[in-house]
Amino acid sequence: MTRPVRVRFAPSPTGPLHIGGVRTALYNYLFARRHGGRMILRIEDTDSQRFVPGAEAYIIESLKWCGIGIDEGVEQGGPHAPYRQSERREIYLKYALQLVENGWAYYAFDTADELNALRKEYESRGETFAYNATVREQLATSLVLPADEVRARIERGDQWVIRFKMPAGEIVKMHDLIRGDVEVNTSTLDDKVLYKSADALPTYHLANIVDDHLMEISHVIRGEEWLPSLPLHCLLYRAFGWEDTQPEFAHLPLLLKPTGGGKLSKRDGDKMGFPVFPLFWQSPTGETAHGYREDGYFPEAFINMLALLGWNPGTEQEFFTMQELIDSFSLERVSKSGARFQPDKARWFNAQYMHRKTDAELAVVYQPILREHGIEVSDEVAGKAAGIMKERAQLTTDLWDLTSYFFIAPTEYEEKQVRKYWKGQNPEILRELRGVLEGIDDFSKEHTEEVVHAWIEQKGYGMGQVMNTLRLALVGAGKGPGMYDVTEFIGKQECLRRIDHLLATLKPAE
RNA sequence: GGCCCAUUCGUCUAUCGGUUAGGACGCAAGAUUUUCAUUCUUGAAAGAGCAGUUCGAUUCUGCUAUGGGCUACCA
Repeated sequence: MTRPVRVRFAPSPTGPLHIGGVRTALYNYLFARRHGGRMILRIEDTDSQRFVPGAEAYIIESLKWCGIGIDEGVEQGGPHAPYRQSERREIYLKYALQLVENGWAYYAFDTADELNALRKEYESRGETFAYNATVREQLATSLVLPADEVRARIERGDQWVIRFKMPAGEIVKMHDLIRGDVEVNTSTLDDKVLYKSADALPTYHLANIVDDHLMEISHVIRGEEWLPSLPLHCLLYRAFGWEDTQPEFAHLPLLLKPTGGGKLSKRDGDKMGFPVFPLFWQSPTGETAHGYREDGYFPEAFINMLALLGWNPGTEQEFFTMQELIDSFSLERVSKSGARFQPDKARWFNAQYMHRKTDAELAVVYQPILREHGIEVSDEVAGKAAGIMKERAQLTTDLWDLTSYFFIAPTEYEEKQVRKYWKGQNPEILRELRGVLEGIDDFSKEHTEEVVHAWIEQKGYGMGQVMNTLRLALVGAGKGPGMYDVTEFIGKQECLRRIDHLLATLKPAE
């Protein structure tokens, strides 16, 4: 019996989504599309303490920028709405209670202070406290307290939690689509809290299982950090009697820091000089973090790079459109071991996408940057400037440094170039060249090149000397594209003006 | 500490018992060049260790080592 594929991306709005989360969302999306299934976005905001305003909107905008489409979720609704767990709160208690009734869970009345004290006590003895079968009957729980006292405590308003009654000494056999069979002895597990009266909310474990069941999720594709709680989750499906519709699991390898030593975390970005977030982020407290979008990356390049971090198509293809990713994605080809994030490769991918952009496409991303610098030009002009220099750019944010002289005449001249070329007979040659240029009517780069080269040859001047002196006048530095790209772009009048400016303002060396 | 997962060039990875262990990033050299790039060519660079299974192990098994994750009334 094959069920319709339904997957979910279920982030917690405790801050901006980082690229590991984006990759998890991406793989879910690719899997859904590959199998004609549905992609669900569920917001897991069951931790009222760590909730961060704006994080949910950030997540949604990030997925949009990446082109990861959502079929059902907080924005688009769907048959299982609401998709925000805080809005489903009344659902969960019923299920927690059902578990208590069936003997799979129990009330516990320990306070946080009592538990902390216990942990300290165990620690001082060199042991680790675990809330499990060996201690649960010595604590204040509905397992040992008389029924009427349990009722009295609850009615009195004492705080309580419902804990899962983890069986002891049982081997749980699980299957993971990426890792194969995994077995765990339940004696190593503890009695996880499923529901807390303090905020009348479930914890992740309960909410997750209940919602996955209710939302008819067929495959759970999530990060490897969840693998240790898989036995609990499997046991919960069993406790609810939902084993026949239990989803299949796939635990993705982690994204590691570029330097190794741990999974990529939200702090690493600014520390190591690359973004860990898809978009720029500003927290309610004013902290900011870089994002790929604002740092000048194309979403297609970002996604292409991310898709290949932990998955490969088994061929040597390295450039993929989203559709191509969908067509070739499979969980079988997801690797098992963590992948270090490579900022260099991200830049390289972006450069490759940059080189393939048309002038019109470049104009779209470049116009806002030009406007920021006070340059108002047509899309055609913006696209042409970017197009001439795109091979030298990796990020769209590189474009301004690369093309500013197209729009702004140099007023200062790079010292190194001045020393090298603004000497000897070069100023005189430049004056001559000015005359040659002035006489050209067709200022297209091909024609200008023909005329100027013929003149250089006829005069027997050094090509490098002439061109670089001209470059000094037009660009002001030893950079830029071929000179005729510049002359054509800025036009005759501007060329002459810039040459005149150099001649008039800078004294030659010697 | 306990439990779980992993282990091929510096990095991302291919290989589903028999290969000169392939590709990509990065790096180096050369070519191109009008500056800066791009591009092209070439090169250096890997099976963690030890046992076992087998005619034959990178590939299968075990142990060791190393890396990582989890171990909250966080997800």
